[in-house]
Amino acid sequence: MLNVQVAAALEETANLLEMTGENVFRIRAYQRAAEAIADLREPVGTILARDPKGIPGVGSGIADHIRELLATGTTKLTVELHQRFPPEVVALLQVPGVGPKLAARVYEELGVTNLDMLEAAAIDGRLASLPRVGTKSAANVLKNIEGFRRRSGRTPIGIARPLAESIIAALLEGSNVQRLAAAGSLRRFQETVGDLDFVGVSDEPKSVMDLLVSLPQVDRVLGHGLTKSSVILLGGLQLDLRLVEPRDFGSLLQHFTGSAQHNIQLREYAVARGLKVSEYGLEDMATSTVRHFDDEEGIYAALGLQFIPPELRQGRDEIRLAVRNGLPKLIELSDLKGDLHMHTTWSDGSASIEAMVQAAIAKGYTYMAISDHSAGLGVARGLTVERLRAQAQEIREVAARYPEIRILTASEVDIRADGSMDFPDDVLAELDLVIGSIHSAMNQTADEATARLLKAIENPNVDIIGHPTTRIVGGREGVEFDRPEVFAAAARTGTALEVNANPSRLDLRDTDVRMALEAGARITIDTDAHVQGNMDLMEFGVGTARRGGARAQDVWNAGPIDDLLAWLQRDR
DNA sequence: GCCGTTTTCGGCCCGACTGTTTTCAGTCG
Repeated sequence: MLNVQVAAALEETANLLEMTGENVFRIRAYQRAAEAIADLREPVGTILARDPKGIPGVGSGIADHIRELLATGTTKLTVELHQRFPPEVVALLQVPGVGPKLAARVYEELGVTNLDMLEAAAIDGRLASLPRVGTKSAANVLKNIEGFRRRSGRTPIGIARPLAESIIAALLEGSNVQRLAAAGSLRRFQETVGDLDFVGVSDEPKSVMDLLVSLPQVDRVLGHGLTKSSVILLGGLQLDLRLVEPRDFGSLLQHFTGSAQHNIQLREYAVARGLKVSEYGLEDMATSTVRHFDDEEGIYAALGLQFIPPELRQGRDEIRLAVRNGLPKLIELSDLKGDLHMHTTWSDGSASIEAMVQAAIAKGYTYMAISDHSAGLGVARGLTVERLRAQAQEIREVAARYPEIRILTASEVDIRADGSMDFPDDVLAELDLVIGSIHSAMNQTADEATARLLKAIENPNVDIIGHPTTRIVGGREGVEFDRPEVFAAAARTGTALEVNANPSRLDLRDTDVRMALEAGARITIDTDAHVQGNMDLMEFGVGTARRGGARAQDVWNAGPIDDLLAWLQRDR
C-alpha cells in the first residue's frame, strides 16, 4: 500500500467519523495524520518500524490503525463505519456545499447513495424538504453538482502563474490599485493550485473590481463587490480578489497565503502566548488591544519568530525552527550563475547553440552547459559519438565569440535499463559535464530501479542525475526506488541530483529535495530548455528547491565557476 | 486521537458567509 493510499484511507476515516458526529478533535487527528503521511517520501511502514513516534501527528492509536491498514488493506473501524455509511456516500463530500452532516442526512433520511440520486432529490424537492435545508440550499447543491462534473481538478503552477501575472499586470496598469499580490498555493510555489487568491489595497476599489470582472481572461462573474469579487477564468480556474485597508494588508496576505496547516499551527503558537492571530491583526487577549500589520514581516516579528518564507509554510517544522532562528537562508533566483541542462537543434531543441548562448548571456549567467541527448534516445535525434564530437567543435567555435560566458560541453546521456550509460566511458570523459537521465523502462521494480540509479551514480564520469524520478506533474508517478539509499550514494560520490525546473516535471520534487539535502547530497537547478524562452522556467525550479529548504551552498550552479570546475574534475 | 521548557490531563485556530432560523449549524478557506 502506497503512502498516498494510506493517506486517502485516513482521510476517508476522518470523513466517516465526522458523519457520525464524532468528537471534532479526534477527526482532526486523522486529518492531520493523513496530511503528514501524504508528504512522506519513505514508505510509512518503514518509518514506523524504525521509530514509532517518527511521524508528527501520528501517535500510538493512529500508528496501530496504519499497521492494520498495511497488513490487511483495511481496518475494523473502517468496516464498522462503512456499515453505517457506504463508501459512495462519502464520495458525495467532493461536491462543494455538501459536508459530512448533509451527506449523512441525505443518506439516512432520503436514501441517497450517489451523485445522480442527490441530483434527483435536489430537482424534485425532497432535498429542500429536509429540516434546515431550504430551496436555496438545494438549488446551490444542484449548481455545484454541475460544476463538479465539469471540473478538471487542480491546475499546474506552470499554467496558473503566467495567467496570474497577466491579470496582475492588467490590474496594475488599468486601475487605481496601490498594492496587489497573489497569495495562496501559487505564492507558496506548490506544484498545482486549486484557485487564485489575490490581495490588494486601493483607494478607488470600484475601478479595480470593475476592471477585474471585465478582463478578457474572465469567463463568468460569481460575485462583484467593493471588498471582494470572485470570477471564473477561461479554463475554469476561480480567482478571488480581496481589497483591504492599507493597515491590514500584511495580515490578509499572511492569512490567504496559508497553508491551512501553517496558519493553524501559527495560531496555536500565538494562543499559548496569550495572543490571537487573524486576518484583522494580532490581538493581545489580556488587554484586548489589536495590532495591525501592513506587511507580513511585522506579524512574524511580533510573535518572536524569524520570518518564514511562503515556500516553507507547510505546517511541518517551520515554526519550531523559526522560534530558535533556525530556518535555512533559502536560495534565490538571483543566486544562480548558470544553467547546466539544455538542448539545441543538434537533438530535439529548436534553437541553435549560438541562440541559446545569447539567451544565457541575457539572463546574466556566467556559465552554461549544452547537453543534447545521446543516441539511445532516437525519438529526440540523439547524438552519435561522431555527431557529439562535431558538436563539441561547434561549441568551441561559438565560445570563441562569447568570452563573457563559459560554455561547457555536456550531454544528457541515457541511463539504460541495466544502469549502464549510452556512451562509453572514454567518450564521457571527453565532456566537461555528464547528465545521466532515465527515459525508458520506467516500470521497473523498485529494486531494479534502485540498482540502475546506483550504478549510474557510481560511474565517476556521471556528474548529475537528470530529473531523477521521471515523474510528470498530474501525470505519471515516476520510477519507484529506494530513496535513502540512492540519495546517500549521491552524497558519497559527489553526484548532484537535478531539480528539473520545467513545471511539468519539478523533479526532484519539494519533499525529495529536502530528503536529498538531509542525506548530504547537493543539487543543481536546471531548466532543460529546448528553446530560449524555456530558460525563464528557472523560477519554478527555485521555488521547488526553496520548498525543500535548499540554500545557495546546496546548489552547484549557484556557486562560482571555479568551484563548479573543481567539482566536475573530482576523481578524474 | 495527539501532545507538552507552562501541562501525562485538558486543552485543541479563526472568522466569514449562507440559509435557515429567531440564535445558530454547517461549510469553507
